[in-house]
This record gives sequence, structure tokens and C-alpha cells, in this order.
Amino acid sequence: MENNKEKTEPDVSTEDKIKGAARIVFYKKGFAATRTRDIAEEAGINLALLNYYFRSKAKLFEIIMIETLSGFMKSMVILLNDPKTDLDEKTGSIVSKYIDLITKEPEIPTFIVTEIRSNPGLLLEKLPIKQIIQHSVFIKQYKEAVEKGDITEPNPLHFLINLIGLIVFPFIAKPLIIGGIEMKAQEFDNLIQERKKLIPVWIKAMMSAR
Amino acid sequence: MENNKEKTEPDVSTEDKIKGAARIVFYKKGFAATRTRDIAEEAGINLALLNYYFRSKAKLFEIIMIETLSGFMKSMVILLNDPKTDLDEKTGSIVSKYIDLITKEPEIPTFIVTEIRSNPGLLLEKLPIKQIIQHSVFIKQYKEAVEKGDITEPNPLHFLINLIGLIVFPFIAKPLIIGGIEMKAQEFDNLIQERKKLIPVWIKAMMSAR
DNA sequence: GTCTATAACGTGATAGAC
DNA sequence: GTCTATCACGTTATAGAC
Repeated sequence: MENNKEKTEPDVSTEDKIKGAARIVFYKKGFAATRTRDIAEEAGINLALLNYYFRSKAKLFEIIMIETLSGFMKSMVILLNDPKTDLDEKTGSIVSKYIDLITKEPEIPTFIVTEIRSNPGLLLEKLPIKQIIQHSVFIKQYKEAVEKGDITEPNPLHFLINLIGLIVFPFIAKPLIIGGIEMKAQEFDNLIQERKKLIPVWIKAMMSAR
Repeated sequence: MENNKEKTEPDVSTEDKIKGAARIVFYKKGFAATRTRDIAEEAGINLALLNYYFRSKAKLFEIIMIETLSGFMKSMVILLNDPKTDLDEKTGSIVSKYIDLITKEPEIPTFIVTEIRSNPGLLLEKLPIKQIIQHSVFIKQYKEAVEKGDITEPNPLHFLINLIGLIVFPFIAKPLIIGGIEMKAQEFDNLIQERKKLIPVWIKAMMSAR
């Protein structure tokens, strides 16, 4: 029912049309390579309206950036702080949740990576990752598992980097995989779906390796 | 002896000064966000010289891009095709080689990822990844290991994605790690050095998990 | 709120003197 | 080969009519 492009949607506000279009274009091309004309055209509106609703290209970008980042992190924080799930369940739900999420919007990881490079300061003020992760249920459970000997790697940062990396990296490297090996888009999707089952198994094996 | 910035180097050709500066600026900012003036300034030469030696910004970029890509892939192809090493040794040498390489030039992975997004066609003509990898010694050895039951995951693509991802992802996510967790640069380097020993162990555990 | 027209500016590239 | 000066163009942003 609401599955169509913005252009054919009748009852969305102009402001939201612009934001939707900005998301599409910024995700695909990044800030520097995006022209405000691209956004206006994608939104099906006049160029001047962009500056009427948002003051500038930079301001519009910042809004998209912050929304994207916080939207992306939100599920992570919630899942890591769930007291009702153990470590294995947390791994499984994060893998499943994020592979689905990124499959729907595959450009997001590369977008975040490229744009944070040119603006590293923006996020660390806006997103209090540190506090949330350091006092999370996950960290507590991780330390317990290390003490019990279920996990051999004492540093939870390796765990998180590996988990997120195994999920996200194929999407970041997608053009290289597709292009380098002449893979069809459908085959790539299958590969990703396979990983949904494999990554939790891999993670468990890795972190208890000796 | 030759450890200084280009600016103070006496006896490098102007052409090489420009290429060196272009590498630095393109790596850091990407094609779209780079101004030819930035490169000229970094090289300590006049802007007009850039167009004298290289026809345009795009042409200069293409040279840097191709040199970077082929330089980055070269070691991989060689190591994967070495008939004298087994799978474990290949893993170890690739991890060690690439962590050292990227530690020296940490911006390369993000540079490749971001710039290939806007120019996916460029590389797949220039780099015959497919042929080289499909007929590699590595593939042969991998299939043998699967048949012997040493490896449970039948698809070598997962192996390669995981291996490269575990190596490269921390560098790509570096601003997030450093910023998000308020890590010092030195601590990050230590983390990376730890991974040099850990990744081979992890990979072995992952790929023989059941 | 939305449009057209245009100002203001930045950037890639070149002409031409040395 | 190297420089200064400048052109030509694309892009962001705004003024002002509707």
C-alpha cells in the first residue's frame, strides 16, 4: 500500500519528499558528489524549495546523517541490553536483524563509512555509544562467559568488531565481489542469506577457539 | 634517509611530487571532495602544472586508482597461488602481509570502497580477479580440504570474504571505534597487532565449525 | 508554499609570458 | 618546465513574482 516511489505518492508533505529524496541520493553518491539539483529532481520538486525547507545542502545532509546513524545504532543498543537473552541469542538476533535491515537498504554501511571519514567529529558528540555499550548487559554477560571459560578471547571489542564486520563487510565489498567474480545480484542475495545462519556458528567457534 | 614529506624532498621529479600528493589527498578525501588546488598545495607546486603533466583531475585520479588497486591485489594473488604453502600458511601470510601494509597506509581500504561505489565499471575491466582466483592454487587446496573434511564450509568465497573482512574491517570502522569508544590511537594499533595473531586462529576455528 | 530568474561563488582548466 | 592571470562552467543559494 505504501510501497511505491515518492514521486507517485500523493499525500506526503513536500518536506518529507525532499528528505526521502535526499536519503536516496546521499546514500548513493555521498555528500560531495551530490548536487542539490539531483535531490530536487529525485523529489520531483523545485530546487528553491530545498533551501526553503532546509537552510542549506549541509544542513539537510546533517539531518539525514544523524537520523541514519541513530536509526542504525538503536536496534544494536536495545538488543545488547536485553537481560532476557544470553550471548548466543544476542548474536543470533543481531545477525538476523541487521542482515534484514541492510538487505533493505544496502547502501547504508558504505554511506556511514565514507561520510564519517570527512566528518569524524559529528557523531561522537551526537551518539553516546561509549556509555551505553560499556554498561550494557552484553558486557556483563561477556565477562561472565570469559570467567566461566566459555569464551577464550577476553576483549569484548574483538567480539563486537568481528560480529559487525562479518555482517557488514560483504555489503561494503559488494561492488568488488559482484564485479570481480562476475556474480549475479541474485547469487549475492543468496550468499547473504546463507551467512545469516553461518555467522552465529562462526562467531561461537571463533570466540571459544584456543 | 627518505623518510620525510615530499615538500622537503629535493630530488624527486615534479611528476612524482604531484602523484604523491594526489595519493595523499585522494586517499583522505575521495575524488569528489578533492580540489585540484589541494593537490597542488600538498605537492608544493603550481596548479597549472597538474594539468600540464596529467590532462585532468579525472585522468590523474584514474592513474592513482589503478596503481592503488593493482598494488593492493598483487600480493594477494601471489600468496594465493603459492604452491609451496598450505591453507594455514596462506592464511597466516595474508593476514600478516596485509595488516602491515594497511597499517602503513590506513586510508586505502576506505578509499577503495568509497571510490569503487561511484565507478564500479573501472576495475572489472582493469583487474582480472576472476580468472586468477578461480584457477588459483588456493581454490584447489580449499576443495581438497573440504573433501578431506578438514573444512566444513564448502564455499571458498565465504572463506575469502571472512578473511579479508576480519583484516580490513577494523580499519574501515576506525573512526567509529576511535570516536565511539574514545580510544587512543596507540590502543587501536595494539588492537590491530593482537588481531595479527588472532585472525588465523579464528579463521581455522570458523571454517572447521560444525 | 511554490515557482522563475539570477546572483555569488568555487573549481577545473588553459592562454601566454618567462 | 614553470609561473600568473583568467576564462568558462557548474553549483549553491536567494530575491522576488505569483
